[in-house]
Amino acid sequence: MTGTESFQVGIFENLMSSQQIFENREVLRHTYTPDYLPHRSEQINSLATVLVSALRGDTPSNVLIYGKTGTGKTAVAKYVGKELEKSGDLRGVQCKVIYINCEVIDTQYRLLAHIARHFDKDVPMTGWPTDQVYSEFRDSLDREKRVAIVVLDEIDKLVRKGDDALYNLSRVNTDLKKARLSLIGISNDLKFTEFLDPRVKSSLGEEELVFPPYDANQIRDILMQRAEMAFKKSVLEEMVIPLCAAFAAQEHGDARRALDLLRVSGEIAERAKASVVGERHVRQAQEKIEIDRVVEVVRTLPTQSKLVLLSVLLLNNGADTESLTTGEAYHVYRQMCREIGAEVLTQRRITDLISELDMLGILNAVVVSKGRYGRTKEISMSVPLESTKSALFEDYRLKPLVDFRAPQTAMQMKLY
DNA sequence: CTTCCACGGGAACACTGGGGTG
DNA sequence: CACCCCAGTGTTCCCGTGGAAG
Repeated sequence: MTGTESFQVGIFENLMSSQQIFENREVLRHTYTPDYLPHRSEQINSLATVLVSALRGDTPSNVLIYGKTGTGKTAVAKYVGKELEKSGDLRGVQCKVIYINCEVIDTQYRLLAHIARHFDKDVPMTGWPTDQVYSEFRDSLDREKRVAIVVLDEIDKLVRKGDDALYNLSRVNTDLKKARLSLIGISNDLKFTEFLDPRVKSSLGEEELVFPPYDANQIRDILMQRAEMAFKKSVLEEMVIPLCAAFAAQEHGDARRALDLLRVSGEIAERAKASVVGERHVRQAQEKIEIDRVVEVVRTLPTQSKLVLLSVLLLNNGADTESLTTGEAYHVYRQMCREIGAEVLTQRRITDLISELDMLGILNAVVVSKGRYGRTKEISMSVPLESTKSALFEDYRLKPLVDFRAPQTAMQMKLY
């Protein structure tokens, strides 16, 4: 009987120790904006200096913020915006900061509608002509005397589809009687203004701010600050934070990565019922994050892209060559479509899908000229094969292809 | 210099999901 | 209700082009 009893105690001990890692893990999520941003006081000051004129009732210059992912652009913009609204309230000046992520809201229509809705105008999701949305937006903004600041995060995503949106926004002030509008653009592409209408370019880039990547030491400081709040006392081995920082510094100083890494390390340690987070947990976390990312991306791919990816995968698994060409992939793709009764897209479209997969970092596609034998993309997988494969076969529409074999030689391929 | 193949830009088109109007 | 208008998205069609092997 004593044996069972000690087993019982063991259960509770385990449960207790698994509670012992986190104090508040929300602090490690990148949606969390801390009250203090280490190593960014310079940028905060510059941005505040530009925006302060809003408190005097003037129109602040438009600002463009550049910097790679995870360099604190969004955090700084949100932080300064919050502070500005606060001071505005104190002084009785109407300052409104609207944060928009252009990856989600990526067309002129949606952008204008979104802003209009912030000022309590009802604009339907779709259906109206754009000029009508524009005047709704303008009227709602101009109803009162105020300064509105629109933060356009990932503004480069907007340039492709809706650069007239930027044009209209940047000259809306000439149509306004009481209110004023200024823009803050956030981009991680330094060269995105090249594709911009020159008029927009000059008005948007009145002020420019560059966020350099963090180095390993700075990332360490950031992690320290957050870890303080996130973890219980002394559950982190000494190595953990420097290691996370080092990994993230390799990825061009991405603080977001570092925070994810730290959080996932903690979660892994917790699940393993360890009492402290150690180096091996960090290494496991590193691997897990990459696989999770790939699986998530693959899972949410449209069916056609999944088919394309699968054909590349199978050809690569055949493994007589490391890389393959678009033509080969297309043949296999066509066969598979026929097999499962899916619509067959043109090769033109498939090149686009392959490029998209390349952008997502799932494939590697390089254009090479093979002289006499023309020009093609050399494609190879750049993620773990097995996890990708199982993620693909989660889709019931691809299930019938589990036993599908790619033809190994060019001869067989010709016989389709 | 020619030749070859797919790349990739651009126009055109079809379709969707919504709104307003008579 | 039927009908047309609109933005947005995904696709096809057409075609000029790059660049090393032959």
